[in-house]
Amino acid sequence: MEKLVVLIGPTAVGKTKLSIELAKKLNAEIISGDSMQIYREMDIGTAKITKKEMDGVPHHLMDIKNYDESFSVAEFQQLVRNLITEIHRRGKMPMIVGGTGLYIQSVLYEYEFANAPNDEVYREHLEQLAKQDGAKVYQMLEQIDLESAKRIHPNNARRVIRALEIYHCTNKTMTEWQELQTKKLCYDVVLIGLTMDREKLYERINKRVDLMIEQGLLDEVKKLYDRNFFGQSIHAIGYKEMYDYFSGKRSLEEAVEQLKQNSRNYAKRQLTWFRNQLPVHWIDAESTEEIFRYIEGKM
RNA sequence: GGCUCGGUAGCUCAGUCGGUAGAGCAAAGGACUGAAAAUCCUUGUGUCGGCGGUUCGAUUCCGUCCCGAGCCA
Repeated sequence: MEKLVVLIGPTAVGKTKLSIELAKKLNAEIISGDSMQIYREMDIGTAKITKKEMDGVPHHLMDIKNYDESFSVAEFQQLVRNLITEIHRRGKMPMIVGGTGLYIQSVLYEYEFANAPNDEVYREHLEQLAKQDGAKVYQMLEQIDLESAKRIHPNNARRVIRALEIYHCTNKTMTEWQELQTKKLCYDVVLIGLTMDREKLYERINKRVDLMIEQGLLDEVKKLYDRNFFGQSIHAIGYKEMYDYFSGKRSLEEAVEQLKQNSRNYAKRQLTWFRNQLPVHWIDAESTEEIFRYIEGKM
């Protein structure tokens, strides 16, 4: 099994800064494990590392898409698998740094995604239907895949629809696809989770949002807004709130408050995911010496 | 100093014609397999400002004190 270092943690906990020090010690190349930093022109709002901060450490999977392109876990998984092998071939250590739980999990485990990309037409059809009668769409799922229906909450239209879409595109149910998978790790992974006292983390988040505003978040988002763009990428925290400001739905002050709030809620969701989905070795984000010691012991 | 209105969950407030109370937001916990920074679920005990009085029983009525806002001096 190939060796792999993974550094995860909630937003604003300090992953980026630590990752550079770590990468140098391990002679590593960094792969961004983040669903939004893949977009070009979205730098401030996604707290993307700058060229200067990289300090010569190679980074991958940042700025690989235009703001109006879509992206998916399956694509991420494929790209990262290849990158890991490539980096090893160069005699260096691959290191994933990021906060998107599902993305990272799909790489670490043998997730075989159904061979069913989005079917926009079918999806839209179901979305319309769900708006009128959500229960009916859920019943459709119960009929074709009772197992999945049991796992998915009826109110979660998005996931109900995806499960139906998989069947529509492949003639196999989501349950059948998942049965093909093993639950085993694909890599010899060292998985560090950075933690921090919740209150402290929230303070850092609030401060970082203020900093983003100072750095020109408004201009960055305005560029997208002026292009009349409303796709996948602007669902990112930091963008949707500013859209509300530009469209007059909120005052600037309210939008900033909302942005802080959403960031805090997001951090909490991230922690829930990591805690319950991944075999994380948790270390306090400020105990850098402990982190180095732990990783070096594992190499 | 006098009068009026308020003091109920972390915040904004509702309510109990006397039988110890509930919404929104926040917060916490959880789910998650091609949008995941997305989407969705669960959770409400708090000296009802303090102290007395009336009452079988007071957060509710009465008295008094404290705090805040407004008006009058």
